[in-house]
Amino acid sequence: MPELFAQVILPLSLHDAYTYKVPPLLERDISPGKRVIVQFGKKKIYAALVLSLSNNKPDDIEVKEVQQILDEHPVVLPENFKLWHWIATYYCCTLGDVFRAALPTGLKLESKSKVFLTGIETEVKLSDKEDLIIRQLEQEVSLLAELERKLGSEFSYAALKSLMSKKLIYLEEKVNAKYKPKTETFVKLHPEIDSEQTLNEKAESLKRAKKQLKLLYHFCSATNAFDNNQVLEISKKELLHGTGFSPGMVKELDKKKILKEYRKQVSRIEEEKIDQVSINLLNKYQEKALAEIKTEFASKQVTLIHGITASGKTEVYIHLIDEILKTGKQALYLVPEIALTTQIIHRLKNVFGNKVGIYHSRLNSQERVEIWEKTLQFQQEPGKGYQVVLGTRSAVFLPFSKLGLIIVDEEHENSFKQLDPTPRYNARDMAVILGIQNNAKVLLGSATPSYESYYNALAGKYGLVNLLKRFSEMELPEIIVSDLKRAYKRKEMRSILTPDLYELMESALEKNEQIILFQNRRGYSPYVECFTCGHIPKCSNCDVSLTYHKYKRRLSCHYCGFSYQLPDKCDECGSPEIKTRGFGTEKIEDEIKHLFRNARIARMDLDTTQTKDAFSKIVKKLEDRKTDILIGTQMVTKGLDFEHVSVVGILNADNLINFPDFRAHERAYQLISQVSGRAGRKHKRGKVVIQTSQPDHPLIELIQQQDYLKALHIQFEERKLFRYPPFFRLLKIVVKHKNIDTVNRAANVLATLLRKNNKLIVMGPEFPLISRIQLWHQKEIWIKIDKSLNLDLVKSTIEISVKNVKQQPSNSNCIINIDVDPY
DNA sequence: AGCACGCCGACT
DNA sequence: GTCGGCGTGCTC
Repeated sequence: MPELFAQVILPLSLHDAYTYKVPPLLERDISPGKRVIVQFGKKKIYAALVLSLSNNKPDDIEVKEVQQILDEHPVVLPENFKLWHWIATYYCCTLGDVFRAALPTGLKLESKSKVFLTGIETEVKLSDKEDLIIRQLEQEVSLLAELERKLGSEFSYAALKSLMSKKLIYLEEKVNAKYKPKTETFVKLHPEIDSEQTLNEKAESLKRAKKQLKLLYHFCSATNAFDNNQVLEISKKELLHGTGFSPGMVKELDKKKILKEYRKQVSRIEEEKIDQVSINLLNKYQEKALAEIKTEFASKQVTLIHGITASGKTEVYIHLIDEILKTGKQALYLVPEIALTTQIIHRLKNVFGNKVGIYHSRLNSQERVEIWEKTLQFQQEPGKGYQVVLGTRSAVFLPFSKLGLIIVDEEHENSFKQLDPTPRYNARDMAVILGIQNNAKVLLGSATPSYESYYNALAGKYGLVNLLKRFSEMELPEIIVSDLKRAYKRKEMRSILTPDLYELMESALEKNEQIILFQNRRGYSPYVECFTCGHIPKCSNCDVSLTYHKYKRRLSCHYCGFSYQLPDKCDECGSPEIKTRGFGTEKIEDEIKHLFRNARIARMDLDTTQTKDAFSKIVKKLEDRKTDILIGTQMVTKGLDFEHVSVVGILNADNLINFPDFRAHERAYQLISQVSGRAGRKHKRGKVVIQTSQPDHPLIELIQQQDYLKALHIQFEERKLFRYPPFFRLLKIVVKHKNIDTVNRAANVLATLLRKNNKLIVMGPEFPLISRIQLWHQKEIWIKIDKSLNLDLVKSTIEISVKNVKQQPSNSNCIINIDVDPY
């Protein structure tokens, strides 16, 4: 028998797979996709993932052995690795990085060093530091990291080593499994009771224990024992719930061999009892769109559906999913943020029942493992596993075996893009690749498609379907542009509201209609300023002014979390007059409360939605019409459908339009039309007021006309001229270091090196808008890449340059990140 | 990402 | 003369 070797991926940022020998005992059970325990380096132990097996012994390398196989079945299917490889090359990262991003934490293991006392006494005099370690260990601290933390500067590795050589302590690596299946106590009839007769006999014996007899009757009626000749079980919790029987009584019956208690593995995912409803019929426009999508799919792998808000896209998706499920294949439904889609979750569960899994970042790691495993299970037992998964961006990594359809809803949303850490992937783009690799159809949907996707549709690469009719005779809202400058000059402003918006709000409130106000800033005011000397408090770690939060009376940094009490006097000149500047949602709430004293007002931003249910509570209140005016940031723009909102106000469109970014116009258009979509109810046209000091800005005009295509074509001309996507590819390099001179030097060296490739258009290095975050200075280099160039080749030359710069001793501690297709 | 090895300055 | 700082490079 030739020897067997396994190539494994370690959960570390390493470029190559590492080879381990498979001991003969494990040869039978090992296979690609299973996790194995291996030692890496002197002592660290990891759960690595088997990528492949071979009989080739690597030359010149001493290989270690696989210690243990963790899984009975592969946790990653060999076909899933195709996507992993694509990510690693496309996004310039290692397979280890992909491994870390893909697997839920519960399936990743790492060893921790534990320190133990040997208990041997010694005569030798110990140093102070050694003594401190011993004394700390006597108090039961045994994790090495914990020991280091507790002792702080008093800790030294030398002392630790010396203690080890004196045989007073020893180290051990412990891997703790993060995922433990959850169990519950269940109760069934004792196996000796195999007929109604024996049951009656047993019941007879309980004559003197009336209460126990009652419990037995209760058990029988709860489980329908012997009704259909099945041995039935019930969870102890459920059996006793609301009965007044005590757990001890079940134990008593267990002792008497009448009932039997046992532990059983249960799911952590709440299995709701769902009343399954049949699928909704489509209206004629939806029907037409569905037919067109199918026609496009016949010749195209990917199709874009441009469907305006409230056009009923979701129902079209559901019909498509339904059809794919009937062919026995799986469907993946990607959404930008799960919190915003409770309506979709309910709809899917109603139609598809427990075939549906939900996967997102708010699940704890145990729950995530269960979703992972049930997705996997579909391959073995289609009846038990998930056939449909609704999830956020990380759901593209789930181990699908028979993917037939991928839907990316709100495909223009930037939350599909992972910013940090690497891999900085875009789940929408990955969905397209995943679809191609598995021959699954991909449907991208949006009311305001990203310009990249629309470009692909126009170029014929993607199919295109329009759904531009609103559901149930709803009209597009009327958009009113309101001139902030003029209103200020004429002194017509009512606090932060122009007369236009104020009057509309007033009349809406009179008619008991709801209002949404949008402002892109949270907190009370984005900065405060000393009235006397003009000093503006800044974050000491980041290059930003501190936002004032009134309810906490604190100044805080939105980038690093640094915060402190608002001072009474200016830090610079001691003047007591500190003025708040600008408006955040918190201040707007205050102002609106004063203007509309009888209105019920709610605020929705990061600060008011931090607790688990806060978000849905705010939504519920609005749905139940217990809120008249909702003030919010970005959050209010997405996925919320309210019937009684008749007025939407955008308090300041200027900071959207003037954002220094090539996508600013695209994004402003998207954002404003998304918020606008919240306005309008059956048979009544909603009104949107855009407050701006640049009412003549061409973009404002396009938004008012609600002409998506015209806006797109104007932007296309600019993007072509300035060589931006979708005409060129973009790649961003960020150089970071705590020392500003080092950043400057390294970034300049890198830019010079990159410019040697005269096919690349290298911009910068330049400081980004926020040039320092958490004490790290940063500079960016943007590279525009002609689409005709070989992308893999370009990327590898860029990677080589980056490596080169990193290796220069003077830049050694620089962090250099590559971001492909940045946002 | 660790962790060891190796080369330089502050101390008994 | 040593201890301990951190910079460099390897880990199957």
